[in-house]
Amino acid sequence: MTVKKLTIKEFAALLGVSTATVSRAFSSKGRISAETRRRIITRAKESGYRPNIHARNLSTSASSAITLYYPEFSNEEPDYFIAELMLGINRTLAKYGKILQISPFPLETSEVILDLCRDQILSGAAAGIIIIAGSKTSRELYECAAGCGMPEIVIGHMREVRYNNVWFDNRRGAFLAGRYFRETGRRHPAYLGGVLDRRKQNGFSEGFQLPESEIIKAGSGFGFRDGYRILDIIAAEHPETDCILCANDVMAMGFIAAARERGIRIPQDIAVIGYDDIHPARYYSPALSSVSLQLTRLGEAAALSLERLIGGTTDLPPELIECELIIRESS
Amino acid sequence: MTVKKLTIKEFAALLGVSTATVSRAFSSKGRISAETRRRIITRAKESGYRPNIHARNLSTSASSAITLYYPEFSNEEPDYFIAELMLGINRTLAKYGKILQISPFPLETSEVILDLCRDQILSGAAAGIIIIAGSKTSRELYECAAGCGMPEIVIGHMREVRYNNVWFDNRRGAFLAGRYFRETGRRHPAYLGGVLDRRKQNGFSEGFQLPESEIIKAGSGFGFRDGYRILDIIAAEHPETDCILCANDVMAMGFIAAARERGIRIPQDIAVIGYDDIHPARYYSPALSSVSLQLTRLGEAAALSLERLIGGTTDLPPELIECELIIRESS
DNA sequence: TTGTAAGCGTTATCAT
DNA sequence: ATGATAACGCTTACAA
Repeated sequence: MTVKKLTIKEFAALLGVSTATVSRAFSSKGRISAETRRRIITRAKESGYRPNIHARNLSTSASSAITLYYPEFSNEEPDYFIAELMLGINRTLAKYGKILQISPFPLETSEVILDLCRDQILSGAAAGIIIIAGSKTSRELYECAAGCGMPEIVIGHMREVRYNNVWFDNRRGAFLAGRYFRETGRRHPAYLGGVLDRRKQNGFSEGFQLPESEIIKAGSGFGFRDGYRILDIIAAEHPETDCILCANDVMAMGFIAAARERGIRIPQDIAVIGYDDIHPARYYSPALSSVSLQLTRLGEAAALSLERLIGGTTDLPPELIECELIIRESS
Repeated sequence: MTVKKLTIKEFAALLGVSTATVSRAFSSKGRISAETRRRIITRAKESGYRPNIHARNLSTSASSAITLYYPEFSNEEPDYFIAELMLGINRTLAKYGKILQISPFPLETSEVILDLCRDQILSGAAAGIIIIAGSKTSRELYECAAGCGMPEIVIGHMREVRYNNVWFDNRRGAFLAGRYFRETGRRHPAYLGGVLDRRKQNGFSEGFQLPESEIIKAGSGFGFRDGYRILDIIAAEHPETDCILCANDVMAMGFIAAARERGIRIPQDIAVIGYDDIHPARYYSPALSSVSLQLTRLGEAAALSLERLIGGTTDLPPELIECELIIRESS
């Protein structure tokens, strides 16, 4: 029972005005009398007329959508990092009447999927895009968008990206954690993360004042389960470990859950610090110490910058959102 | 440095073919020789030509976007219920080459915002929409979409919606929790939730075999903090309480965190059961018992049904995703 | 199998 | 302030 929708032509005829006038009533820029506009808007509500957005987009070659591209570390668990970010992005976009599209891509992106993403970008569906840095695909998408002049903001650190970048300093964050462990008397550090993040490891080792080679590394993913599983490895191969920095909070929670089952006390036996400081961290038991990235603020900053770019600003200087070590009970 | 993009006309001229042929090469339905298609696609990649999606949408009056409308219970914390759902929706939409748009609306929706959502729907930006039931606005959006023939799927229970509905039985879920509490010797139940959900309360009371009036109700939100705060009220006004069903897992976690600080033992002093069974539940400490709604499966089912609707099917019978009580350590 | 040309529903330019 | 009309870039009969 699809209802035939009114076109601007039909609607204009109905009111006895021209299509141009109707268009002006909706576009809020053209010169039109307040009286006429009011009348048109009122009648539009009654008759259910709304400008067709595709026609408008085509005509103005604009769009009211923003696309967020992010690597999907797991297709079983939601990504809480992204969830916090989206909160900030959405909050900001709403102010500009924009809508958020989300486009996760698998970590191991096939050429086919990459092409699909490129198609999306090149087809001009979005007014701008936000890309989460940290995978090869991110970089490819960045270049695709750059190549066709699509406004884009990168969140996180991407090599050679000098502008339009909102970032956090992982080196610094991990440094803070390392220094804290050292200062609180820990001696046998480990780093848990699915992928080697040189900046985190580098900062961690520097904060701990220990060569990188002496810091245990383990892990093969970024989810709860990955953190949970790692305990076995640590217990078997590095039983002396007394403090652990995790690549994210979720892994830390998984790790702690496993430790609890084994009777390993947190923080007495092993001190744990997570990363990102997602909301559940403070309500965890023990309340999770974490490096706060202020993700929601980060999302807001990214959306705001993108909006500027779309508005015509060019080459926004990179914006650093300071990270902060939040000590709770787990360390 | 916006790069001038090729139009189909220019591109066709470049190859010495007609625009129709180019169009057919991309649309994968029209009659065209495999050879020609291959050539066109290859050259398109090289020259960076991609069909303009707005023009295509206008011409076919289709769209490759799906919009998810959901009430935003908090603008400070991410909504984990939605996050799990989105995982399933996205996973399914990806198979159909569709992209997900998200459009949260405030719980207390102003007429202005409601109109904005209606505009979105009426403008035909999306090929279909998914609406999370449970607020007045959900209902209004449902009616708006129904009125203009926009394919839509409702997730959850909405009065008088007989078709195109994917739902879970809150009455049953709460019943299971109530019965479990009763059977495990609890005698003083409470229900924690920001809004009175009659079905949950009803089921809970029935499962517990106690009149609704004798079940304590408390709460004023759905976030961690709300759960956290409620402990004070329970402790002060209903100290005899020995078991609690929470409206969602996040509240349960907040509540447990507060209990821990007070030295109240979970589950010995108070048994707690959450609702939704989001991923963190099993890694919480104590591992959280919860009513599983199988949210990711629910999301998949919704997206799949919507895809059918868009394909032309009408009046899909409602689909019930069974809920299940998962007992872990907190009860 | 391929080409021609008429839409698709707006907005924007130019008149009036 | 309003009207007529040419884009906007694609798809799809219809012709060849």
